[in-house]
Amino acid sequence: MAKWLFKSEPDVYSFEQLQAKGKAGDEWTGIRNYQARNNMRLMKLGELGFFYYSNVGKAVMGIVEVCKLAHVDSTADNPTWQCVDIRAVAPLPRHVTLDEIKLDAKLKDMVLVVNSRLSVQPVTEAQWAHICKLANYKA
DNA sequence: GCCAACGTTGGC
DNA sequence: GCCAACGTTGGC
Repeated sequence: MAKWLFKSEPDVYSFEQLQAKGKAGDEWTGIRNYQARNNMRLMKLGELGFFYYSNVGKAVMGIVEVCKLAHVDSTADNPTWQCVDIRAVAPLPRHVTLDEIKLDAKLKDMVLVVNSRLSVQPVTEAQWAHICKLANYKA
């Protein structure tokens, strides 16, 4: 199963907001970038992702799970834009900051570092495991 | 608040 | 189909 990373600015959509949606989760709307959309189309039910705060915070905050496959984004005026639904799984016991990620040799190839503008991106198993470890997170 | 990097648009 | 101009994102 693939791993992912979803970016959000905390004042636009916070991890707490997603947690408040409970098991039903919420539509990850507003993505207007083909690469990001294509990544969401590849997602399967039950796949996990990190929830990352961009701009303000700049840290991996929690774990999320895909709970609905890609479908037309209800906020889009054009059906080319699609999104998945995700739900919060758990907050990370310790947040992993962008600074840490950039300094860590095992994480310096993350898309987050290499292509910081991509808002929905893949994470490798090795990167996933390493960040979970840094975050003191046990699945 | 600035600006670099990237993506998109539109004229040719 | 190229590329200049423009808009947006996100780190600093």
